Amino acid sequence: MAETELEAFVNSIQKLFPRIMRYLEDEATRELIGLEVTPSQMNALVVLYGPSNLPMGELAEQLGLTESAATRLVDRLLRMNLARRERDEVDRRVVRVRLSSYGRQLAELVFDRRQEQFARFAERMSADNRQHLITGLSALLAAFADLETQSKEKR
Amino acid sequence: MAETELEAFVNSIQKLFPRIMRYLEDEATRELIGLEVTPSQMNALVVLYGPSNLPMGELAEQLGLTESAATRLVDRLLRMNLARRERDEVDRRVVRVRLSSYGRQLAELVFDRRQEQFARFAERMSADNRQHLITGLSALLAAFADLETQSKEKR
DNA sequence: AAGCAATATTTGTCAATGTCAAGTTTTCCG
DNA sequence: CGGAAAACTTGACATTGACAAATATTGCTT
Repeated sequence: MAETELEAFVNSIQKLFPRIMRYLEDEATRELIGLEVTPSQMNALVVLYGPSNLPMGELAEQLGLTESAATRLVDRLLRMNLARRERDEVDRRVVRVRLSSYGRQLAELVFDRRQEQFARFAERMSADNRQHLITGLSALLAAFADLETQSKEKR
Repeated sequence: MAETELEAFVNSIQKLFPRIMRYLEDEATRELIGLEVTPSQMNALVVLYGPSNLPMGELAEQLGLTESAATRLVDRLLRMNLARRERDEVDRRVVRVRLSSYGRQLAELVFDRRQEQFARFAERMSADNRQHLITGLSALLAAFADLETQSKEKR
């Protein structure tokens, strides 16, 4: 039975992705060495970095957590002086979270490490392959987006 | 300040990967819907699927866990009838883990779901882009391998 | 062959992560 | 005004994982 191009693709991708994800996850752990922060905590810092402050609900949403989990996470960020809670003055039900300057510094440090790490393997690829990778990943992301809009339409 | 091709690549890749990882992780959770298994438990099933049985040490190694964490994980697999422990008769210090037939079935079910899922987005990409993706990811993996051997040489 | 270091695994203890259900406070609508 | 809805927090609980100490076997050395 001859393997179609599409089947071959699915097989290759199924071998490649787990290894790449594994490497990147290990790298994400490594980039936190020496900082007293767990990966989830760093995820939160990264989400909080851009906006000046964020309601709990949005934070949970962006982290893919329940609001309850987000609450405990922020509890710890607070205890570690990485963030502050603020009561929204307009709608007093909502609690907004803002990075402390220390939290901001930590996030920036990790951004720098990440940049270096990405540059390190980028240098080891040919310019052609870099272009292939960007093109392929963009197309993949587009396929994901396509799938998501389609599954939303069904509702 | 003009951006070099390499800098542009690093920037793009830093935007693309988090989104793709996020999607794939969500998908990995989704593929377990209805099965009473957590992601880590499924990881263990997948590792145990190939070999007939595996010493605890190797299992821990392949999962990237401490042996102690592996022990508790296997405890739960046992309780759920997904695997069995066997004492190695040659070296009686080592404990080997083997999938139960139920565990094997579960793993196969997830393999099928994964295959379908990968096929679903593969269909939404052009053949050209599929080829770019494979080429790019392979080169990326080679760069990772290159980095790893180099850091080992330093020791 | 006895003794002791090394190996493989388990157990104890602890913190973080996350879920669901129930409770609190504030807002909004009829 | 009164009650449903919204935004969070809290309580109770299971899983995950780490590190250090304990246990059981093996294998080397004298």
